[in-house]
Amino acid sequence: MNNLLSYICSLTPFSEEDWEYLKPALTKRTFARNELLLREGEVCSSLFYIDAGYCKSYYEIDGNIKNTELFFENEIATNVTSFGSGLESKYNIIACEPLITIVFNKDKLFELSKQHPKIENLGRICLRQFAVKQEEFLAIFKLYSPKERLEYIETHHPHIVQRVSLTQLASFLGVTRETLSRIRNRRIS
Amino acid sequence: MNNLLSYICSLTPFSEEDWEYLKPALTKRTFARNELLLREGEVCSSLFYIDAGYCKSYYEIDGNIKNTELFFENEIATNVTSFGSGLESKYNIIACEPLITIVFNKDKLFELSKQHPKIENLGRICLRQFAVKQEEFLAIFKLYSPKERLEYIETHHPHIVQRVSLTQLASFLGVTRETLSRIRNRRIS
DNA sequence: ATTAAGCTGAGACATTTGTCACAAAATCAG
DNA sequence: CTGATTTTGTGACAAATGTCTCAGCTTAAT
Repeated sequence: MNNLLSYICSLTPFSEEDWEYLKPALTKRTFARNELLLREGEVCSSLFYIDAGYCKSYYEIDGNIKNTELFFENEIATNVTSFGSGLESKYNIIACEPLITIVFNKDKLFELSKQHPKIENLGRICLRQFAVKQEEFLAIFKLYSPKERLEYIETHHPHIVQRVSLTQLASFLGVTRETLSRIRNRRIS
Repeated sequence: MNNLLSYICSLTPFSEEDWEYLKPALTKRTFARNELLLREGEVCSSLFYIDAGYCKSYYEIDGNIKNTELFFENEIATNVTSFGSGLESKYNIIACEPLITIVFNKDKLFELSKQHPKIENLGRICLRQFAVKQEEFLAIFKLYSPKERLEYIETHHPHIVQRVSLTQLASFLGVTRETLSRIRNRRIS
């Protein structure tokens, strides 16, 4: 839980007392490799703070898998649309490595938010973090070519390139693995 | 202001009293066609509720313009990243038609949020709306080809196709206008 | 109404990407 | 360790896209 507390304190002032209030909404949960955190068709009722390992959200369309997001240590994995609206998620979230998470229970979180403004505030800040991240990645796709997207990720999020396989990275960049291979080859010569 | 009140009420329960609290943070402001709501390099300190007309955010890269988002009536235009963090915006927002907006002043909004939980709650809901919209459009880019993206917009956001020019639509879809032309031609035959 | 500016459609060509196929290398499970 | 599975690299070909150009059309401003 220590990592989570540090993470929260890096976002907003959070006292020992606030932490005690928040705790009842939290549960530690581990996932094996390839175990699902969220299945398509389910309603997302949790936020998963990633303590160790990483996971991805993906969409299955005509049998082949397209990665939509990656979540690493010190990030919150969820499907905002489903979490916020209570509608079924169109995406899956799956552990890519053995995963240790701290689960925020939605119902408890909502109840606590009503009583403790600090917790409500924390929720808003997390949401904002999420929106900022989305805006960033949306811009990458709108503004850049596949080659430029790779360069952007290498520069600004090098840990992604280091940890995920070429196939998964390609899917994340929105190209086939062959194209990603070519981009890297062109650069050498 | 009536449109805005209806909009807010459609999002969350909002009393006449809440509305009176909120009003001091609001200003009506009009923009001429091609007038900037937000300039690159400025810090975004406003939320613009679009009452009539539409605007777009764009990014200028090596002299040519790439549209990143479109904002129509009953939407909130802003740059979340800059608004939330206080950092300079990398994007411009410009009126594409004569525009009538209701401006939310950031500082006043923050003050009011501290005193009135309903207003804080409204802020969070708007933020969530924003995140949901972003997630949707990010998915379009990650999952679909240009042709499929066009079809998605035609199906789910037909007003966009009806109101913006082909050139702007192409930029929004992340392709050149020639490509968009070809996609439409292919479909006829 | 007139002029200027911007928008659209189309063709030619180069480049990029997707698809399919196969072999080599790396990884995983027993 | 070993066999099976997955991942990666490569080539050939087709399809899609970008770039450049020009001409006709629409729109905007005066």
